[in-house]
Amino acid sequence: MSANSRLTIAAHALAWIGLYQRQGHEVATSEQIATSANTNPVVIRRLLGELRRAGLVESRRGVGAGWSLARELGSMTLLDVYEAVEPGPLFAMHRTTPDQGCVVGYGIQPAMQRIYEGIEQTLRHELARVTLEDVLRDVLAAPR
Amino acid sequence: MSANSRLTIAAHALAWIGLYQRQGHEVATSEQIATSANTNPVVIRRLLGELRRAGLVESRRGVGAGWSLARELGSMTLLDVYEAVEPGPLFAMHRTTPDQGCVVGYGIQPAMQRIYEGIEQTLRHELARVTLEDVLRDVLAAPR
DNA sequence: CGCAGTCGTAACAACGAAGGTTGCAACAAG
DNA sequence: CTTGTTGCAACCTTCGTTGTTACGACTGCG
Repeated sequence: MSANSRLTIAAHALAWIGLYQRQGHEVATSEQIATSANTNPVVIRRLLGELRRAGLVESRRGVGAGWSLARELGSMTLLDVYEAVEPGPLFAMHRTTPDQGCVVGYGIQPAMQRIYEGIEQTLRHELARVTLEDVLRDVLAAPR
Repeated sequence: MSANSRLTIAAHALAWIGLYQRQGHEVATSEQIATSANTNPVVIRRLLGELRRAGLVESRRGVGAGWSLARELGSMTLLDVYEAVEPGPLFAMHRTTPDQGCVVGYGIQPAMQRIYEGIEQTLRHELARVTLEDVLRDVLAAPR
């Protein structure tokens, strides 16, 4: 599976903004977050843009601009972040339609679809159990 | 997430071989399976090769060669197939190490690692609940 | 022994997703 | 007006997956 770090980076950015705000700052810049995540500011802006569309963060422009949380970390779950940054389903069907004249080719897609939906539902349930507040607490609990 | 159809195709192939054997045939060829899945025989051989390494199928060479199940479909779960064909973890960490001088950069990876491990464990548990026998039953239950 | 059918596998192209980079317009505070 | 930042488009690179061709290895059969 093409391992995808979008959820990780998004959680990193949210935790960073949350901590920075608790230290008394109004907004965080994509530059600062990019430095912490060791990546490019544009990558962060792209990702935060998706989180903004999902209502998790807000951005200000102009001088002294930057990003702030739109909600408390405790009210944001990894599921919110996952849905904001991951478009497609976890498992895909065949890229080309299987042979509909074959019994297996005909029945396999509805069968797998049903199974996959159940599994994704469970995954969502698990993601919803973890808030970004939990993530930040875990981050700060790391031994130095 | 780069949607991945490997698990789907592998389940398709196993169900096909299983059904074919129940119809009295000894072995199935990659050509036949590829026709049903509407793909290339080499793709099927590659995938079945991984399933062979995992002990799920066997292959014979020479004239009248082909593939057969190494176990009953009822004793194979989607987890067995998943582990045979999906190498990496579901979610990835940062591609480059985050800033270790930053509190968040330092603590984020262990924190997310722990969370992801729990989620993958749940995913495995769900996959282990479905046998290939279940899949084949669902496939044959499709209305025509 | 030779033929034919099939697997085993390497090599390469095609494709798409994701990340990285550059450039620049839009915006707003001072 | 200047400055710092977002918003966004365009493009490249990298990587994983799939598709395709080619060919050697193997084995049952005549």
